[in-house]
Amino acid sequence: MATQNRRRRVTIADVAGHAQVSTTAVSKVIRNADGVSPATRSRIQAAIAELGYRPQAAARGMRGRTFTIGVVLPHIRNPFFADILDGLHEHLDGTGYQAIMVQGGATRKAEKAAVEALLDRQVDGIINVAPLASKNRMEEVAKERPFVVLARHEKSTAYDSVYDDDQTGAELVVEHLIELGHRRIAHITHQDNAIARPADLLHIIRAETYKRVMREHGLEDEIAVATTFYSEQGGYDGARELLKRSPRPTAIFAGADQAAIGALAAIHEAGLRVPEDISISGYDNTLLAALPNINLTSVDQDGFSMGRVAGRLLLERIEGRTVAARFSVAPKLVARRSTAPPPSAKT
Amino acid sequence: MATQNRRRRVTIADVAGHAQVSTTAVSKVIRNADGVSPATRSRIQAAIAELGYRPQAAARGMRGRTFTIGVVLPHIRNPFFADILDGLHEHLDGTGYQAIMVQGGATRKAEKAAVEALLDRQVDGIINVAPLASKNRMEEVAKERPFVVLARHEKSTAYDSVYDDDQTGAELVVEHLIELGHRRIAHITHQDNAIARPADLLHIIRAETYKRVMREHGLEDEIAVATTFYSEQGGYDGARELLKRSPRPTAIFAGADQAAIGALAAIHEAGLRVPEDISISGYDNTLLAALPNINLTSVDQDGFSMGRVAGRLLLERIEGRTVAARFSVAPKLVARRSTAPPPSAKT
DNA sequence: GTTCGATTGGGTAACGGTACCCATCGAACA
DNA sequence: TGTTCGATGGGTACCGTTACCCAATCGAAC
Repeated sequence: MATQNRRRRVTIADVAGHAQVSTTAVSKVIRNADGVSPATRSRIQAAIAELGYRPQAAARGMRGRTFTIGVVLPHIRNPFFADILDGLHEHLDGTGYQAIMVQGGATRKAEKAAVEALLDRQVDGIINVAPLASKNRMEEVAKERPFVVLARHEKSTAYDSVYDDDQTGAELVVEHLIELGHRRIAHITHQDNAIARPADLLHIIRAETYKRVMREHGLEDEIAVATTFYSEQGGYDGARELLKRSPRPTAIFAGADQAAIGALAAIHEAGLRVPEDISISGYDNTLLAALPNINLTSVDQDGFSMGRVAGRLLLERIEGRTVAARFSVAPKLVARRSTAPPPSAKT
Repeated sequence: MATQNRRRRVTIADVAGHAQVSTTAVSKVIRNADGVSPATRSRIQAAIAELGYRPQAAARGMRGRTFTIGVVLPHIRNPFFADILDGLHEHLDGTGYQAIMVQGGATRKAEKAAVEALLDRQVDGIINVAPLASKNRMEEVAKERPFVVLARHEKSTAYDSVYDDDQTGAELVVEHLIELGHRRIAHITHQDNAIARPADLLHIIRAETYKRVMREHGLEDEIAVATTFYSEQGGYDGARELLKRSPRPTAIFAGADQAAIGALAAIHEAGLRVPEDISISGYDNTLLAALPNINLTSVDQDGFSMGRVAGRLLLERIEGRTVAARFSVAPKLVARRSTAPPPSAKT
């Protein structure tokens, strides 16, 4: 009912007729398979160009590949994901593969539905960015389709992993603050709704590392964590909560730049100055962090490379690699003006 | 070669066998078509649940629908797009349709490839957000598949449009600044690379309206436009360019919040205060604008509604509507502390 | 008791590609 | 000269689902 008189698409048979060859020959040409002479090949290519033929992915998918790779993102609000996608697109460019994205949402259930939507659409492989799913679940998916996981730390033989070394990153931040002389360092972390949370979710690693480094420096009594969200609003709420403490922290390590931005707003609203009254650090080194009026100390984790590598690993798996690969990028502390020594000996 | 021993998917035939019916009957159930008794229907549904059957979109696409709608976004860096997607997802939820997104990029060529990628993947319809394509081109696409365009103003009988009334929005900003007493009001606009730029691109409308309102108030001599990009970097560069002028503007209207954020950075770097020395306004009313330390006057354009309506219009078209629909949301000025009267009588 | 229409269910040919296998042919080799 | 072999090209059976049409059944109406 939907289709009125939309004109019929050009098919492989039309091309074959036009070039006076079989559909098999045309198929070989578009797949870049061999078994066609250069002369025939170029005749077919001419016909393809002339008729404006483009293969239909759905039909290809029923026997072979769709040349489509699926990307699951929790949402698109985090600019860090944009870096990842840019890297991915760079790698895919010229390979004939097309990336399609779906929103995974904030719950495991929604994420599962998103992954299934991709499986049902016959993608050749899936890249899952910062998934909430359990390792078991991911291994199930990996059994069905090549699978690459970003920003999770588990070791699995079933899928590939690309991640930032969040332990090192969090260490860098906390040690930076300690070196500056801070003792009352607080942390803003992310709340996920998973019942049995995999310990390898990045926000958990950042939070645990924060606690560990505090303990290692004899600061276990100063540990203070606000559990909100990695978002502007979450950072705002988290910082307000932390600022109510007495004595209040002299530094806040927000687990993500977006939360740090929100924290800056709360601090500003409270009439405090950054960094004179309180230091603040983010994580991700997004574009915003570098702006002179924000000037946020952060951790750079090269999302571009992560996206590029994820693309490479996935294509390798699609081509047949079965042994698991892992790739981690080294985080770098980018100290800016939002962190400084604490106000000298005050409450 | 790619597929090792991935286990075979459950197909409609498996379900039919398990429920002792024909594949036709199963097909009817999953399509919610009639021609099956309630008893048979529930027996089939039980079999589907037991076997964990999910229809394969590729196969469905060869005869009927894929229950997939494609969304083309220029990129995912603009948080305003996230609002649109949230609205879209809200409308799609429970309809059985799945949205997939592809990146349209910054050039017409890339955007065309993205749209074709969706057509080749047999989506049931396409939503194109802020396209660069010509009206002609879009009408071609609309001939092939239901098509809804966001954030473009042309009237077409071939596709539906959902847009913010950018004329009104830009008027609101410029008149707000004029009422405050500003005369030297500058504008930061977006550079696209199109040769023959459709006049209905939103950034062109905002820029043209700015000029018109300036003229209407006898301020044609004060018109000053920096053509960079709707991005943090673009706003930064644009503001630096504008600040070099002598006398410098007392207000800057950035065509998008992201650019306004960058402009704030440049102003801060120049040692100027907002709004005492210079007023600044954005457009889009993103989350950042509302943060107390940014506090940016902006224009709210309800992306959530736009996404919701776009989804509704597209599904209506898929269901068979052929007469074009248009929907515009009314922008609202949100005055915050980044705009104030100009510094009194100075150079 | 026959006819009729509505309801339920199934058979089957597509849809547009690809995988697999076979036929042909000329050249190289024994 | 006959055989083998690689290169080229084609025939055809699928892949999983739906559209279309037909068959069987059954109750109601005549």
